[in-house]
Amino acid sequence: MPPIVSEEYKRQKKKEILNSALACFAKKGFQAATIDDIVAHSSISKGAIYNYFKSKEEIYLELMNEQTNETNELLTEKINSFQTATERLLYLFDLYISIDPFDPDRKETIVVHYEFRLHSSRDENLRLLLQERGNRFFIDFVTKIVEQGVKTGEFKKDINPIMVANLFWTIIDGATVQAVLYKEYPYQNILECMKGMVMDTLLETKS
Amino acid sequence: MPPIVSEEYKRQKKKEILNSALACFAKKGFQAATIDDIVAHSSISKGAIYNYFKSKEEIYLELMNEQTNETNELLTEKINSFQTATERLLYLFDLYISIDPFDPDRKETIVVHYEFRLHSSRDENLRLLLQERGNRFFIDFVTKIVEQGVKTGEFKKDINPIMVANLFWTIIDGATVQAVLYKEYPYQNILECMKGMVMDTLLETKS
Amino acid sequence: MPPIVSEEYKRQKKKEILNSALACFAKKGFQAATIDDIVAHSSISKGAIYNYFKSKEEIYLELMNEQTNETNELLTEKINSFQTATERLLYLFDLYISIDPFDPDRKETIVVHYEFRLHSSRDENLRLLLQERGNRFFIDFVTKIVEQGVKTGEFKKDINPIMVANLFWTIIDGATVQAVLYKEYPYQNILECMKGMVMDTLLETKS
Amino acid sequence: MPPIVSEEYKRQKKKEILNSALACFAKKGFQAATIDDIVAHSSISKGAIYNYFKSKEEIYLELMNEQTNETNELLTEKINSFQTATERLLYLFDLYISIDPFDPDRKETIVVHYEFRLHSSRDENLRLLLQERGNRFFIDFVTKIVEQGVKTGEFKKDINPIMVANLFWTIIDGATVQAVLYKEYPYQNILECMKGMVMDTLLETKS
DNA sequence: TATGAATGAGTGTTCATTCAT
DNA sequence: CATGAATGAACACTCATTCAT
Repeated sequence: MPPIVSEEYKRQKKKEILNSALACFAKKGFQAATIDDIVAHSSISKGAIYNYFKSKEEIYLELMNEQTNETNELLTEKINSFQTATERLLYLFDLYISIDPFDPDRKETIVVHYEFRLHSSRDENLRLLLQERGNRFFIDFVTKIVEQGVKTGEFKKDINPIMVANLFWTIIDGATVQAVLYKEYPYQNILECMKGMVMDTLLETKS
Repeated sequence: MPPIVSEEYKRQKKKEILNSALACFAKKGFQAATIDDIVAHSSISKGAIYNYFKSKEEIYLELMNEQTNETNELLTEKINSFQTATERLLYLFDLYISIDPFDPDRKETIVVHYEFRLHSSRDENLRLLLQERGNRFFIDFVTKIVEQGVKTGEFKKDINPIMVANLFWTIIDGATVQAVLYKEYPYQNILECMKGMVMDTLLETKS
Repeated sequence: MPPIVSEEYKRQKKKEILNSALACFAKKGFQAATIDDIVAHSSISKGAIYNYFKSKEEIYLELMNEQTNETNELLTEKINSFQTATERLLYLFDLYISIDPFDPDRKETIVVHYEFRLHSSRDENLRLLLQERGNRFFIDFVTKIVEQGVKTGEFKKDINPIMVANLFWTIIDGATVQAVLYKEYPYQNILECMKGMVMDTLLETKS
Repeated sequence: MPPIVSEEYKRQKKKEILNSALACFAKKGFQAATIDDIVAHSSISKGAIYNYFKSKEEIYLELMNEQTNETNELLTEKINSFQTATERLLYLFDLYISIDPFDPDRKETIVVHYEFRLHSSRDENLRLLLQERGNRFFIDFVTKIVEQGVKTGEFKKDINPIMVANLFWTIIDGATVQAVLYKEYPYQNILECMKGMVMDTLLETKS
């Protein structure tokens, strides 16, 4: 029996389910959100949801995977429109500075995201998967930019690109977590300040 | 007839329950860990647990509260043995540098801790409580040290103490989260590096 | 696609649950009867029961509500086939005389019914609900008949209809309770006797 | 080892427990009231309570037994100060008329009492016990008075004493139950009215 | 006897998952 | 494929009863 509905239809349906699931997980957390919540939010029947995903866990996983992909794409998409390592790094900083982590919806999404990452620390398979497609990717991504900067002479010779990459993500994660937990956190200011410090460290200072 | 068991006995029992609960929450997360898990781990009967705590939630809260208190004490305890702001700030950095976030038990505890903080973002009352006893305390703590440094002339005059405090905790949180999620994260190195950058920024540079 | 099962099916299922619940409550009392008892008696799964009722309490309430409705209907149904107040009042007496409170099933139902009414005395909301749909209805019902009898001259002019109505239900409740608790209670005789006394009091005696 | 405390002490302690138990059962009902409620109300320890009663059920039974005894005594106590059957019957009516079933404490006690009687209908042994010491006693008590009245010629010759006795308790139970469940119930009026009707029926009417 | 901490079977309720229609 | 009723294994929590002190 050949497929009755188009692949496009299925992809669309899956997307709808994932969107509703994200909204529900964001509002209540993965464990507390129920399949019925997703049914109510999406107006897709319980049976239908189980036609597309084999468990609640799978929805969660696919959702997080999707989010990672989107972030990956977001990062890579525009980076090539910048030529120098300096521009590229500044672009990355500004990208995160431009995010408003205090926006309620954004905030909830961030919380789910970090909950997921913490959750993954309890499941070795999951952790390795995330490491591969998450942490490693992000570290590599910045590492390459810094390596480029060192090679082109934009950045100091004795810079350790990997260390800078880790520094970058430490700052981003730290600032994001703080912002989500602490209303008065000066997110933009801190990132600007960090940006300054990091760039100062990287750039050859003229004497 | 005086109490059947001493206050000390009760405190001990409570502590046992909290320890087991922490182990269980660490292993599975708050939601997934069951009271029966705690029973199995502690060899204390279910009824007994409910004699000491009125709900699973209360165990969680008390556990986190205890952890916050301990951290508060840890920070304040030795700080007065240092006189200058510089020494004090270095002590704080070194305190966190000396922690091994890769130690399995420590790691699990850290995960529970961050999960709790994320969880609190969905409960306004809890969030306010944590803000008061957590975030605010930590920010104030570092702010005061920096203010002292500015006043004594150790640090530059144009330093914004609140911003530095936020910077400090951004770095600590960022590094801790990374370490917990990413095995190859160079925790110590990053903190040393950050320590250098922050101190450089604060200290009057000799010309 | 229309509903998976018909409304009729659902109504039937609800009825089954209520029937089993009544049997269980009758046998053990509301508090002592467990949801598992109802599951065992009805062969309907626990989950299914909770699809139709949101709590054990709700089953109880709906059961009692249903019983009240049925009694209300029973009373009102045939009353209009009688014209005079005398006939109507006699019909009411005879209706209750014709009930056999010693029949085991009937007896159990009566016990649950009175337990529910007593139970309601501890819950103000429930008490008011019952007052409205129960006591008040029954009192009014008889009051109107007696008022009619007074107006048409069937009954003495100085009769207080409300008092007679209360008298009527006092007798019915008293006899029902006695019958349920005391095997040798001469239910029919007592009601016949009461009927005589009440009618004598109401009717104009010829001199 | 001879008893360390006097019998009197024990009796007193038991009484205290029973009093607290009655208060608790009255407020919440037998099933809902917990041993801890009784502990809190009586300030007697849980262990001590179990020294005097072997179960919650036993407390209930003894309480109800005690109540029955007290009622029995109340009825028999003053009855002999009246000579004629008429006076005695009037005394009984007036005794119940003088009770205020709307008084909150009294009301709660009445509710427990009827709950107990209904509860007993599910336990054959209990039912028989109550029948013997309760229903039968009360019926006999009134029957004898009426028999006396018939013998002395105070009452009509064709009166059936047993029927009158049942009539009497039907009225008392009916009025009490109504009063407890229905705030606007004209308890005193109804009993006065019933008293009149019953006495009219019993007494030789002068032509 | 008095105490109250400990016990654990039992309770109402939830919810991920299945499957007949 | 879609539906949502059915399932039942869990789960948090209660409470009568026991027993070491």
